[in-house]
Amino acid sequence: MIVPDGGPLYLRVKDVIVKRIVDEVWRPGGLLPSEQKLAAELGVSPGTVRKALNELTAENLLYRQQGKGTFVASHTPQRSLFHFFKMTAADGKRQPATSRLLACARRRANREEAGRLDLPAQSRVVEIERIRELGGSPQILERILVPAKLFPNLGKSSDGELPNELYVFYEERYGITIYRANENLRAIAATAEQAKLLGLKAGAPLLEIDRTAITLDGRPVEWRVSLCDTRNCHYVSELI
Amino acid sequence: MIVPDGGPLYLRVKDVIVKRIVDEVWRPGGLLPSEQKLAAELGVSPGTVRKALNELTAENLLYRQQGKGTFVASHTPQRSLFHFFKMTAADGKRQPATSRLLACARRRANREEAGRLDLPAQSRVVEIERIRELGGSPQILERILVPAKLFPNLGKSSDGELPNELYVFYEERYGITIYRANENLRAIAATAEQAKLLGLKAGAPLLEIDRTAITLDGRPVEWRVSLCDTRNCHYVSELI
DNA sequence: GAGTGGTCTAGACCACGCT
DNA sequence: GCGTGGTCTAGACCACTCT
Repeated sequence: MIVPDGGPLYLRVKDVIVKRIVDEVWRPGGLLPSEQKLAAELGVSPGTVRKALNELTAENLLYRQQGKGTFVASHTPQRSLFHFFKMTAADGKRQPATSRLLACARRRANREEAGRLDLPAQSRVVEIERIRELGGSPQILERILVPAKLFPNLGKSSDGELPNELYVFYEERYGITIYRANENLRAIAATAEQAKLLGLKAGAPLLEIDRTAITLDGRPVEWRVSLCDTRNCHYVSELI
Repeated sequence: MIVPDGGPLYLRVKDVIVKRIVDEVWRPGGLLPSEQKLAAELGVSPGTVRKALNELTAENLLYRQQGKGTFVASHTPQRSLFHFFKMTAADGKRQPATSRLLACARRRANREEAGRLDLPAQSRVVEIERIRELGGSPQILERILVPAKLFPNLGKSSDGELPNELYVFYEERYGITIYRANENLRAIAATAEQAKLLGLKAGAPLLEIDRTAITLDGRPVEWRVSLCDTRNCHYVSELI
C-alpha cells in the first residue's frame, strides 16, 4: 500500500491527494485520474477513494462533474466573487465592482506586518492601496500586503492596471491559490484622510474587515484591511 | 417502500427524517433508531440510511456518537455559544457574557417588523431589550423581536430574569429550536441614547448585526439587531 | 456480550459528456 | 459506445459504550 500509515485509510488518501496538489502534480483547473485509476494506483478500494474525493469536494478543494471527471478547484471570477466577497448592495443586487489603484510599491515590513504574514523581520513586502466602487461611488478603501518574494515583479514595474479580482490574478500570474481566509470585523471611525478618499466626513462609521488569506499548505500569503462605507451595502454572514 | 417518490433515494430518506423532527416524533436531544432499524423500517439498504444520516450530521441537524447512537441536535449553552455568537474578545479569550434586561413587553408589530417575521400586519410581538457585557463593561445593545403567539407567556408576567443564552431558553421553554440564521453587518454611528447605554459618546462607531433566525421548517421566528462596541472585541468570520 | 456507529470492501446499475 | 461520476446495495470487521 502506497499511502502512509496511521489513522483511517480514507484520511490518508486525502492527505496523499492534498500533497499532490500542493506539490503541483495536479494544478488548479486540472483533471485528476478517475476513481478507479486512483484506487488501483493507491491499492485501496474505489469506495475509499470516493469518500476521500467527496470530502475534498465538500471542502471546496476539488469539484466533480458527472461524465467528465474530478478537477482541482481554481479561482474563476465567479468563484472568487461568491466565496471571498461577502459585501452585498442593500437592495440585494450584485453590482459589478470596479477598482481604482492608489498605490502599489515594494518596501520592508514592520514588526506587525511580518508577524501577520509569518515572515522574518524586515522582509520585503508589496503594499497595494486601492478604492473599490460599487455602483459608481467609492465604497471600499483597501490596503493589501503580500510577501514580495512570492510575487516577483509585482510593484516593481509600474503596473498601472491590476485586475479587480486579485485571487484570479495571484493564481494565473504567480501560481498562488488562496483556499481559505479568516476575517475579523469591527466598526471604526474614519480618519480625515480615509474620509476624504471615500467622500465622507471625518469620524464617519466604517466597517473594517481585517482578513488573512492562506494557501492550501496553511501559509498566510495576504493581509488585507478593507474599510467599507456601509450606508448602501452590508456584509452577509450565514450561520448554520 | 415508505419513502415518497422522486429523486435520489437518500434525499427522500433525509426528507422523511427531517419531517419527523419537525413533527416532533423525535425531539431535540432524543435518540433516533439505529441505522439498521431505520433501514428495515423504510425498506432501503443500511448504506442509504447512513448517507442520509451523515449529511444531516454535516448540516448540524443531528449528531452521532459511536457506540451510543444518533441524536437530534439541541441547543446546549456550548453549541449556542459556538454556532451563533461570533463576537470574540480582542485578546482571543472567550469571556463569560452576562446580560442586563432593559425591557420585555408585548405590543403590536409595525409593517417592517411583521414583514421580517413573516406575520400578518398588526400581529402581536414580544420585544426584548438588553445589554450584554463582556468582561464587566457593556459592549452589546440588543433589540429582539419574536412573535407573541409562539411565546405564550413571555413578556406578560414581568419575568425579571431571562437567561443569557436565549436559544436554549426558546427550546426548553417553548419547544422552538433555531437551526439557522442570516446576519447582515453594517457600521453605524451611535445615537445619543444608544451611546449613553453603552457608555460612549454620541456618534461613536458601532457594529450593527441584523439577524433573522429561522427554524427547521424555514419560518423566521426571531429578528434581532445587535449594536456592538468593537473597541475590545470583533466579529469572526471564516471563509472556506 | 450485545448493540451502536465508523471503516473498508465489492459490485451493479444509472445519468451524463464526449466522440 | 465508452468512460466518467452518482446512486444503491450487501456484507465484513473494528472501536466504542453500556450493562
